[in-house]
Amino acid sequence: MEHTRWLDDDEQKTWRAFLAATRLVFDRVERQMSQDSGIPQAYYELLVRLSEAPDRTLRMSALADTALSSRSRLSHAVARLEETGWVERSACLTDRRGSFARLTDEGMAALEAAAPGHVETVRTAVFDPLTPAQQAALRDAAETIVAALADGAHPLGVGAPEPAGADHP
Amino acid sequence: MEHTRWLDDDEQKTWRAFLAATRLVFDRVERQMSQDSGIPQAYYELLVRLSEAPDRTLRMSALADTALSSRSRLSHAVARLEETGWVERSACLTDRRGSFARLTDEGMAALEAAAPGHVETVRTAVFDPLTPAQQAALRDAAETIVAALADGAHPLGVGAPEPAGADHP
DNA sequence: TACGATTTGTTGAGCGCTCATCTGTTGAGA
DNA sequence: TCTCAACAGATGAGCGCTCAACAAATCGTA
Repeated sequence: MEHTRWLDDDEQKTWRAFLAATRLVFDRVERQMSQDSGIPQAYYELLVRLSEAPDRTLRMSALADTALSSRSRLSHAVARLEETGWVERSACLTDRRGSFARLTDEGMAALEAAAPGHVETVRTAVFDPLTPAQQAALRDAAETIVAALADGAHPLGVGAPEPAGADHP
Repeated sequence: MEHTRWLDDDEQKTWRAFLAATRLVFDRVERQMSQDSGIPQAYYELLVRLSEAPDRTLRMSALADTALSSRSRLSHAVARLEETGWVERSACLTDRRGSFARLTDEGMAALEAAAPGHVETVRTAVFDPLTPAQQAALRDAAETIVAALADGAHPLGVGAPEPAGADHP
């Protein structure tokens, strides 16, 4: 790295506003979730993804990918969710390394019970304050960032293997 | 709550894009920070706030407020930062409940060492992908959300005390 | 002055996440 | 076929955060 491309004043303010907004939103969502339904936000998202999958079942790796979760995180999370009876694991017959995660009826019920409060919180925290134009702009910016970062260039869970001797050729 | 104001399809996509973008950005920032400088992102922010304060010193409560941190979180964090020698605590003479946190020279040095890599990561993750117009729109949306949520209606750390018998009068 | 309420900050248990490491499986090339 | 890299997933230690509870000081009010 030659010299630092510091943030100018506008960029600084943008970054700090982004930091503050995300912290406020997620703190609030997290608090509401664990208070009202005992489901941490991160687990809720897993339940949602499973509920949308055919047969409410997904390979662990597929679930990790769609939820943008590291494999380790997912493994711990599903272990916990299995203890509570909301998710079941089963072996994959065609690939004996793999396993499936399936949302149980109890899990589906918990999800349905938690959904209204969660949606209401998200709505009051994010959508009620923003005009439709601001919502569209936020989505646009978010999707642009996702497109730039989600290309697998920096996979989750493990850093990209370093090409030997690639620096300072 | 009468009936749930579910998210429509556009809102759903906005929320999920927001979730994905923030997760990707913060995962990346967090990873870069702890790998390259050993400072977790949350602690880095505390160091920044202290570095900007007069005499690099702030009351704990003031630091908690500017960093949008709960008192408990801050207390744990400063205890940790004190162990590493980056922050010092001292008693407040005029209010013997309070205490000051001060960024030490070592802390300032660690901050300055970590800053370039952090800024570069933020820039590549957020600013490089976005056009100036998108950056402005993101800032606008974020500031609107902050204005709506930061009014202290839901203080951090402890839920607002419930007005007795206020529901279903 | 006296006393309850509020504010400030700390502490410990519990939990989720990361990182490093491990086992077992699959698949591509010699 | 044999080998070895890549893949799928699990596991345990370490750490930061939340929550609840606590101690101490200050404020407000009678």
